[in-house]
This record gives sequence, C-alpha cells and structure tokens, in this order.
Amino acid sequence: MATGTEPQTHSEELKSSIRASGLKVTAPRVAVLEVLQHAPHSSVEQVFAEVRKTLSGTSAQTIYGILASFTGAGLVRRFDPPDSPALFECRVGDNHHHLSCVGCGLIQDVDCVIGQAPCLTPSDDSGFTIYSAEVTFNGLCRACQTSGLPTTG
Amino acid sequence: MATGTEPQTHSEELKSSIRASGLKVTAPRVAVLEVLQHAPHSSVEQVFAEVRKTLSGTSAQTIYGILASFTGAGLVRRFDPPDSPALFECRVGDNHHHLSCVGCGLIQDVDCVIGQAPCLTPSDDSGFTIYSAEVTFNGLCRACQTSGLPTTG
DNA sequence: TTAGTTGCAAAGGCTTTGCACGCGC
DNA sequence: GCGCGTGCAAAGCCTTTGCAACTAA
Repeated sequence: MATGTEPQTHSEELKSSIRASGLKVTAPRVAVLEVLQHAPHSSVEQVFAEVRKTLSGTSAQTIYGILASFTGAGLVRRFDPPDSPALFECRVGDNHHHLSCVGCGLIQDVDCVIGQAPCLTPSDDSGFTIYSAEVTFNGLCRACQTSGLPTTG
Repeated sequence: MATGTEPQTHSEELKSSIRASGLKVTAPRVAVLEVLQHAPHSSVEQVFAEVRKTLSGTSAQTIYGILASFTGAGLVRRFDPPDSPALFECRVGDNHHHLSCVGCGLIQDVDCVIGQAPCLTPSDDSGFTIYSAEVTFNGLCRACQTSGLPTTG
C-alpha cells in the first residue's frame, strides 16, 4: 500500500463474491460483508452500527435488505437464537457449527464433527432432499461454569 | 366418558410432569401440554387457538408465560425458524431432530442419527460443557421437489 | 439507458411488561 | 393463608413494506 493504489485489495474479493451471486456491487453491500468477515455472529444492529462508521448515510432498512439478499444468495447464513434478534455470519464455505452457551448466550464456532457438508444424514429423510445440516450444541461455556451458574433451577 | 369420572386420565400424567418440574398445576398449563402432545411444532398462535377451545377465558399472554416456564423447566423445546414465529414442541425425552423444508417451511421430526443424547460431540468444545445437540437438516420436502421449486434463483 | 438498490417514513406482527384478582398448595 | 399464576391492557422491539431518486452495469 505504498502508493495508495491498493488500499482495499481485499474488497475486490468481496466484490467478486457479490457479483458471483448475481447481485450488484454497492458500497453498503461491500461494507456489510466486511463487517461480517471481521465480526461473525453479528446482529442487524451490530452490522448497522459498523457500516455507519464508514457509510454514515446508510439506513437500517438497507441493512435488512442486504442481509436478506445475501442470505438468499448463500453469501451469509442466518442464525436465530431464542430470546435474541437474528444473527448473521459470513458463509465462508466450510461446514462449521455452533456452540451456544445457555448461561450467557455466547455463540462460538466449531468445526464440523465429521468434516464434510452435509456432514450428517438423517436416519429417515422422509423423502427430503437434504442440502445442509446445521448443528447447535447447547451447553455452558467455561466462564459460566466457573461463575457457578445454577443448573437445576 | 360415560360417568364423567375419568374423562381426562391422561391429564394426570401431564399434571405429574408439571409438578415434577416444580411448577403449579393449572388448567391452562395442562391444556398447553395437551395441545403440544397432539400437535408438535405448534406456534404460540396455534397453541392459543387450541387452548381456547377448552378454556375460552385464556389470554395470549398466559400462553406466552406458560411456554416460557415450560421451556425453562425443560418440559417443552423451543424452535426458532427463520422468517416465522417461534415453534414449540413437547420434549418427550428422546433426542429427535428436525427436517426443515426451505420451500414450504414444513418441519418434520427425525430420529437422532446416532441414537443417544447428546448424540454428537464437537471436534473442539472450547471448554464448553455440552448438554445437548440440536440438528436441523435443511432441504426440500417431497411435495416441493415434485412441484419443481426453482433451486437456483 | 435500464433495472436493481438505496433512503425516508410508516405500519405491522410478535413478544414482553405491570398490576390486581383468583386459584393451587 | 401465602404465593404463584392468570387475566386485562398497553407498550416495546424487531422487521417488513411502499415509493421516489440514485447508481451500477
């Protein structure tokens, strides 16, 4: 970045991803994708706040629209935890899953148990054609274990 | 129900379950549990409508409260599909998972792939103590395959 | 130029909260 | 009798929708 010619080379990759999904490349879209890459498991509010640091004129509705488009295009994955607004994460292509702490709500990624996508096959698919399998492990994170959260009541 | 003495023997089981969870037994609670046993994957609206058939004076807020209590007590499991209100199902104790149709939103139960709970172990638990693993298979149900839903755009 | 996308504003639905009465224990 | 649970009413939040102007391709 000596000459300032390529201050955002990384953005080119993102733009290519957007184009490859058949979507037009716009500043807010690139920004949303960047935020998601740097901060996985972001809520709409989080993405909105981050994008506005760069593009102050962006509206929340635009963020909703972009995330919906990206989710439909497969660029991002939506995650709906109970008692919380939806989270979004960059779909990097691998098949990772989630550890969800019932104590503090922390979401953490884990590699797929088996390693391929879909990594699981239902015992009876009932005629379904399976595209993907998402696994959520519910448990208690290390911090919540240490703090002695009550587990029985 | 000839004498009216035991028109709801089955309810006794439900009451026991409620009591066992440390909750008080009330008519709406028994009704909610009955609805959930007969109609898995019910939304709040669905449960509300069914309960009112028996207990016309029940309010929606009561249903929300009951479902929240039951979820906390482990009697029912909450399921948050994207773009839809939360679903609830009776937690019968086994470790079944879900087939979710991306075409029509149909949710169907499947037995656990492996058969034990938790039936999966993450490759790296990051210090988490895992209580349970929930698996959602995303795919296309037989009806949506037949109707030729577009899969590429 | 053409079509998709953004921005502004408002509405809608789902869910939660506060308080008093009633019922289960 | 005590305390939890229920009912009534309202507010809150997250999310979606409609229309005009702008930008990417």
